[in-house]
Amino acid sequence: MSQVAAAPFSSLSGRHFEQPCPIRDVLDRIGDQWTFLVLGALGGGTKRFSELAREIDDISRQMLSRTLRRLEQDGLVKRTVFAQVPPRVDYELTPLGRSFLGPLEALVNWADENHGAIVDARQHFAERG
Amino acid sequence: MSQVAAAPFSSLSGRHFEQPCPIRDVLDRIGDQWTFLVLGALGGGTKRFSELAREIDDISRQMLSRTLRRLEQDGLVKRTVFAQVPPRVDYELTPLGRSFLGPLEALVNWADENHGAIVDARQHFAERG
DNA sequence: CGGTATCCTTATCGATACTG
DNA sequence: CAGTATCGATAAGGATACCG
Repeated sequence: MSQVAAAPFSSLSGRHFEQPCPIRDVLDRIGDQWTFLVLGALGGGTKRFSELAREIDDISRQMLSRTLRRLEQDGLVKRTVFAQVPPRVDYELTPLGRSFLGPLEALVNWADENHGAIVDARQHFAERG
Repeated sequence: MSQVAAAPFSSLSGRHFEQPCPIRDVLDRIGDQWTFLVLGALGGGTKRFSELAREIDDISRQMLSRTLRRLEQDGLVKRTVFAQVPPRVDYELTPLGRSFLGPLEALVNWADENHGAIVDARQHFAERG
């Protein structure tokens, strides 16, 4: 029997499909600097625009707006506008969005546990040239 | 005490630290188009440069080279050069790299399971404007 | 308060050509 | 085979100003 360990992607090829394999499409979205952080923030519950801006701190309003809009389009975030003055807009995860919190936390936990090792590896690599 | 639901990130703020929180540093690396795919490919076992290029298919040699170099620096990938003609170079995951396969597969599985829902959501959003 | 429009700078990435 | 160097196109992202 051949003991070829299967890669986690059935196919990594992107050239031969109009719609790339799911992981590529998803990576296109969460691969930017902010999407992951916004989803993580919303994992803590419904938040207003300004609350998100304050929590993520160094995100520009421009990018926060774009990121939220895209997440809304993808069905991960629900946007609710209240007819008030001053305006109030709430953002919350949809069920689809909440289902993403599992993989997200797996990655966050890995980062917390292994960040030190990565920093060490970089240091080690730099010292040897 | 207040019952604020904790976000998965202790702090999302990037402004106040020289070294950002671990998840930011990790996202900086895997956030590009290729790192995740290369790690996934190497999850299938040790591979040569040209094998990786063939498997990922639409990656340029330039980007494959850069991605591998960075993963090597971060201690996720081990590079082995054989003194042969023609040259042979093997790439394999280190224990640190293999430990990343868990979070990676969690994300890949989520993408496989929910990609359809995302596509539907986009379609739905586009139809309504 | 919650955005959007515009401009501009920078970083990313691909193509190509070349090397050991 | 396994890269690296150089160049150029493109897009991501930040700053700013303005609007409902």
